[in-house]
Order: sequence, then C-alpha cells, then structure tokens
Amino acid sequence: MVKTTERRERQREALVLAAERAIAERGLSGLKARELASEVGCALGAIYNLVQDMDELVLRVGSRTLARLDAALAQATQGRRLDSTDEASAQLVAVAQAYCAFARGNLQLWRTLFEHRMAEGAIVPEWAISEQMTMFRYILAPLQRLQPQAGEADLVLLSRTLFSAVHGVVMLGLEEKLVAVPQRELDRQVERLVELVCVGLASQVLGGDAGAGLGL
Amino acid sequence: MVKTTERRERQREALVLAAERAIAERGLSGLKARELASEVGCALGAIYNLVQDMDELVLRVGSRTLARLDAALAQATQGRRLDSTDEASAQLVAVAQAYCAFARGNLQLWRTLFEHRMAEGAIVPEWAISEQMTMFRYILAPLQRLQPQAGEADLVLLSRTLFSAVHGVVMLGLEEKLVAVPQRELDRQVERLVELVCVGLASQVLGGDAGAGLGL
DNA sequence: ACATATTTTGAACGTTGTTCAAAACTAGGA
DNA sequence: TCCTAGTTTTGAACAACGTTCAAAATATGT
Repeated sequence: MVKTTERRERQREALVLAAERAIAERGLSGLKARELASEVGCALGAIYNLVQDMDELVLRVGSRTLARLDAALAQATQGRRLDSTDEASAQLVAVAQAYCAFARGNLQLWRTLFEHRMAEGAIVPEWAISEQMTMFRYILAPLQRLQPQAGEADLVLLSRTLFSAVHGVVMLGLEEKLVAVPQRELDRQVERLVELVCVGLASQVLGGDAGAGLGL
Repeated sequence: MVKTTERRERQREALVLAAERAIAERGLSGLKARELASEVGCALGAIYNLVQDMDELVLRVGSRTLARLDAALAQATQGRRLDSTDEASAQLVAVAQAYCAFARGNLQLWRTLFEHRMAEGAIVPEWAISEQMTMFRYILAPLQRLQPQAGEADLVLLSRTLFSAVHGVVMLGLEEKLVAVPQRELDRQVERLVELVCVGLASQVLGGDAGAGLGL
C-alpha cells in the first residue's frame, strides 16, 4: 500500500528530528530508543520499522549536520575572489573560523560526527562515507591559488591535512575536559595556525629560502 | 589491617592491567566489568572495592598510556640540540612523528584518551587533568628557539595550537571510518604540516614580508 | 573458643537496544 | 455486511550492561 510507505516516510522524518533534538540537548549518550518512541508517538518496536537500528538513526542525523555545516562553509566562501594570494589566505582563514563557529554553535551534533562508532561488525554505508569528503572542497580552490604548481593529488592531500589540523585545534579547544579555552582565544588560535601555514606555503612558492635546510 | 590494603593494591594493579589489555584488544567499548572480574579472579562486586567505578578504571589506564606516551616523546627529543632554528624545526618534526607512531602503535589505548567521557554529572579528578598538560612541554623549548621574542604565555598557547593541529591530522588519519591513510602518507602529512608552521614562524621572526597583508 | 568487626560475594536492580509472537488493522470477495 | 488473508503495529520479553547491598565468609581481639 502506497499510503503506508508515505506515512512511514513522514514518521521517519519525525524520528530523525526527535533524535537530532535529543543529541543536541543531551549529547549522543542522551539518545534513548524509548524516549524517541514516546516523543514520536509510536511503540518502542515501531522504531525498527522506520530504521534498521540506532546506528542508522545517528548516521541520518549526521547527514543533516553535515548538510548544515556545508551550508555554513559555503556562506563563508560566498562572493569571495581569489585574485591574490592574500585573498586566498583570507578565505582559508574564513573557512576555518566558520568551521570553528559551527562547531561551537552545534557542539553536540558536531561532536557526534566524530564520536559515533558503528556497532561491532557493522560497516559504515557508502553514502555516509562520501558525504564526509565534501568539506575538503571549500579549501581546495584557495590552496590551489597558493600552490599553483602543485598537482591535483598533492592539493587534495594538503587540503585534508589543513582541514585535519584546524579540526584538531577546534576539537581540543572545545573539549571541556581540559580547561575551557575562551572563544576569542580559540578563534585566534585557528587564525594563527592557518596564517602560519599560508605563510609557509607562500614562502615555498616564492622560492624563498626560509625553508632551506628543512628538506622541503 | 595493613595486609588487606596491600593485597588490594596488588589486585587493583592487576585490574588496571586487565582493563588495559581489554581496551588494547577490543577498544573502550570492549571493556566489561564481568570479564574483568573473571580475569582478575574476583567477584563482580569486588571490582567496586578496588575502584570507585568504571570511569576511574579508564582514567587509571589512561594515566599509564600517558606515561608511555611521555616516555616516547622524551626519547624523540633525547640528546637533541637546539642551536639552530633548523634543529628546532627538526625536533618539532621528530616529536610530531613520535606522537604519530605512538598513536598508531597504541591505537585503541590512545583513542581512549580522547574518546572517554565521564558519566553524567561526574567530574574529572584533578590528577587526571594535570597529566594531560605534560605533553606540551616537549614542543615548548624548540618553539621558544623559533620565536625567541615571544612571551611565555604566547608560547604556551602556540604549543597547544601546534600540538592540537598535529593531533587532528593523526586522529583523522587513523580513523578507519574514512578511507585509511597509508602509514607513509600520514607521516608525510604530519611532517609537512609541522614544517610549514616552522617556515611560517621563521619568516615571521626574520622580519620577512612573506606574511605582509595578512595582518600578522 | 567466642563475639565482633571487616571483607567478599553474587543474586538482584535499573537501564540499555533489539526481537518477535500476538494483537490490531486493512483490503477484497461473497 | 461479514468473513478471510495478508500487513502492520505493538509492547512484553530478552540479553547485556554497570552498579548495589544484604548476607555469607573471613579475620580480629579478648
């Protein structure tokens, strides 16, 4: 019956939204099947008619989070020019700070992207893997402007490195396990890291010998 | 009775070792109270005579992991000179790669350091917090050589930034959720990141204008 | 040896995610 | 309209988890 699948589709959407809210408010460990069931207004077991298991639910929430993150990064690069290396550097800084701001403003959902691990033996579905790669593309273009002589593969690798580095600074900076880093300070840390890397890249391409002896 | 506390001390040690082995072999989620009890040879409830709860056990394992990590980083800096900026840069690369190697060789235990979260409402004890800071000290000295004019506070911040950046690259690089990064490639990523930052720092202190227009 | 304090024990408890036989519901034909 | 056959939903039951605590076992002091 077509009516059934339609209603299920809508219920599934409601379920994902409820899960998203639960994670945002109480973290990944605050996501409980029974609570979701009562929230959505269905039986406990009905969840497994809408979704294979809790892992799939978390992945669907993650998909939404990634989409919003993608939009935030798109906005940070929107309307920017890359005519000079300075503009390229500035765009990299802007993307990094947008990432930082998103992580801070969506702390629990953002953390869930990296905290979550599939149940023993389960494998991450293909669509969830491919989604993760989209973030690199916002830094690929400015990096290419900074390293015009570099090959595509090299740039992809470099973009992954830079993204990971910024991610690390944001991740540990927002960890309240350690002493919490104030917002301004974290922003500055991120800015400084990206700028240092940009200067490093610029000095390489300019043929400057500031990197001499480092085997670059 | 003194005999009791002595025996408990030894049992606690055995418990921590068993927990360490379990985490190393099956990850943090593979740590089960019942399994530990049978391994150590005591009743299930006896665990709570040796340790307040599972969180404390994980923290104790983490303490051991940090000690071994500290030793690994110490070895990477042992006998090194910091007479030139090149030597300082080389030491930073060496520390970063030692960190990378340790993470790879102690994957599950290393991950546990960052994955683990205390139970709802519980607070991380003081001794566990202070232990985390020790890692920064291996990069403080070489950074100071690269930025002799920087103040102490600035250097501490910078060391935290650099550590976090390297951590991020290693963390995402070892995440098998994404496509696994080959060992050589990850080593190169880490090396490149650190060298880029070093070049950036060097060009700043030399008064080079490679960073002009970036507001440095 | 007995009484008392201490220590260990493991069955029981409260929460999890997940399953599945049964109940409720739906659709189509007599 | 009523009956039957197929679907869909249900929630009690299950297994696994960390944690507790009355009772059993052991140790201590006189």
